[in-house]
Amino acid sequence: MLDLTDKRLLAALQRNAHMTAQDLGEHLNLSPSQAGRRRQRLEAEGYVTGYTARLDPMKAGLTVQAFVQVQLATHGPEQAQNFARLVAARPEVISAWTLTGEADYLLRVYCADLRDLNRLIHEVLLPHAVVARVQSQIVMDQVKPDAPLPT
Amino acid sequence: MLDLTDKRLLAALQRNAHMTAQDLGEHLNLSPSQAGRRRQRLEAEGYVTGYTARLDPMKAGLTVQAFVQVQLATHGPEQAQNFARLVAARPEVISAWTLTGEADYLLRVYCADLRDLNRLIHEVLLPHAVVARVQSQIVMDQVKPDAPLPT
DNA sequence: GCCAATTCGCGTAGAATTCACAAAAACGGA
DNA sequence: TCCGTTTTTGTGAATTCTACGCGAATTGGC
Repeated sequence: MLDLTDKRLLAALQRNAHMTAQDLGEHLNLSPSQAGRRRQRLEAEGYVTGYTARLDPMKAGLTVQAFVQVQLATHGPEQAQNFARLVAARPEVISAWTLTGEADYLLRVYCADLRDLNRLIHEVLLPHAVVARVQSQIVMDQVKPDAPLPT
Repeated sequence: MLDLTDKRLLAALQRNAHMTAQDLGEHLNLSPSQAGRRRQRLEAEGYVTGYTARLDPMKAGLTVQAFVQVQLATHGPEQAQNFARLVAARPEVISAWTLTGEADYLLRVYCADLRDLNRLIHEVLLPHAVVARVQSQIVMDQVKPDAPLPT
């Protein structure tokens, strides 16, 4: 289980993974060796699954962010796996979830422009046999940027 | 602008930010010094906005992931700012967007359990003066985990 | 009060990053 | 084609960080 210091350490690492053991120690009132050991432990026990670089989507040329809701025509395990493979293979689909409620799937999508989003919907998703209905909502503003997990 | 090697470097850093300059060099057929220099350049020019640790939500005790759609009662700039402050202050709200379509806001939320999600909706969001309607969809399965941005 | 076990801090060895410098390549003009 | 300039590339040294081991201290149980 995690104590308060672990949680604060995880929060700090989510904000900035390049903090050194000494930085962490100062921030948490710990000696550098302890801070380092705690991080090692949290990594080994699987609390930290990895370290990633965060990119500026605009700088990367991804001007359009959207959410796409998808309903499938038929609901068998084979169709589901089929669709899962499809979204896994499309790099512009950042994440995909199955939700309670009307839509079967929610996709989070980054595209270079609206043309690309349109192409994704009409030339990739809709032609797929199992896809019955697609509804896209374009992001106008990200009010809160991807924040660290509450720990 | 980015060339192909830059894009592959950014993709690699999104998968694993702890790759060393030598690792990057081997992966991209570059000398370690060049790989390091490219990374420095991409950081300095703002393509990389930071490095973050990725956590296992389950391990962190966050068993419930949900999307919450919110409609505001009135649509003035003051109300919008008010609501933006609210979501910014709630740690269980990971991200928030304004979208085209029916709902004014979409919130991505991580909670420890359904009770917490319920509390968030009925004791935080709904009592807020500007909030007119709240509709939550619980994530049953994350078909595609948060993937790197397409570069 | 004593002993065991865990935790803590320090020091060292290995590795990575960063910077500067020199060589090589690319480029442009005469 | 040749030469001077500019940019790029590789190497090396200095600094810094991480990982690991060892001795000391603190904690907990009996």
